[in-house]
Amino acid sequence: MGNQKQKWTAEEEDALHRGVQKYGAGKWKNILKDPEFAPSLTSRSNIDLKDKWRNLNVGTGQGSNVKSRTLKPKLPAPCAVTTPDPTVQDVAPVQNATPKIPSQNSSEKDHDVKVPPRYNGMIFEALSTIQDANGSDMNAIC
Amino acid sequence: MGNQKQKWTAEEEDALHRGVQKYGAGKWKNILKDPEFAPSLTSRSNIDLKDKWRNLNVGTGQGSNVKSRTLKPKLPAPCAVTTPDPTVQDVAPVQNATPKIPSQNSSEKDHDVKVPPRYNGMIFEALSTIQDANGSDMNAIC
DNA sequence: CTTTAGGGTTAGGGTTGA
DNA sequence: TTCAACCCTAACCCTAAA
Repeated sequence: MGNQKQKWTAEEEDALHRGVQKYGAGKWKNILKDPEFAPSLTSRSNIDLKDKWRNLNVGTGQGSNVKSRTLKPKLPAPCAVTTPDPTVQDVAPVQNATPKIPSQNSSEKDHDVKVPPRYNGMIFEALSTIQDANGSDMNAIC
Repeated sequence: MGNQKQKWTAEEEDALHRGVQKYGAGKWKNILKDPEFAPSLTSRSNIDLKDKWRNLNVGTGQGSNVKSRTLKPKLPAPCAVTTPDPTVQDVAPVQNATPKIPSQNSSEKDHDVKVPPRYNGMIFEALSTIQDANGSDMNAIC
């Protein structure tokens, strides 16, 4: 056994991100063949790149994914516990959880990336490179 | 809150064991879909099978098993210096029982050796009680 | 035929209940 | 606290379309 699940490292992620920015999303093979990112993705395939990108793109729309613990949807209940308490008026909509974007001014460009905490700005990059008219993330962005 | 955990019964365990022996570990869906074990695991999901098997396999590690508990490395150590490791030592020629039915074109093509890079080397665990004397886990991501 | 896009499944981690 | 079961996410494999 050697590698069952090779987790993506920051280096690989960065290479992928840069490749998408440069070549555009949808040109995995091109990125992989580039001598600039080739050494960084020596163990990755075009499919892997696409998969990673796809996985990274989840939640770019409106999916507010807050780590809300203490929630158990309990499913099939072979042993109906019989809950004679239909008073279910809990649900406190307090989780607005609006993804606050940290100062994303267009004129704010003093420096380049500084340890990106989250890949939230990925959409922006994809939009910039969407000029390829390849119909990639148009659906996700709009 | 009324969350009953359905414990695994001998029937289910036996079915799982047999399925692993027959199909091999990693084909949970296949086992679950088999008419032989399907009725036994009608209330189990592939994920459940995997989880059960994993939980059952604990203890084979023996010794060096430092499980850092109470520690949550939110961000993986960014190993900037990812030395390219072109160690191509995988290749596990294992017969795959995949019903690869050539949709159309039944022409005998010789270059059909296409052996899926599926590493399967965990079927012996069901036969031997004390197997795997090392259990070297190269979990080192960096 | 090569590559991309998508679907489905597996593997690992983390959390909760007993 | 530990063990077993369960849920979630990331990564991987397979298939279809362009």
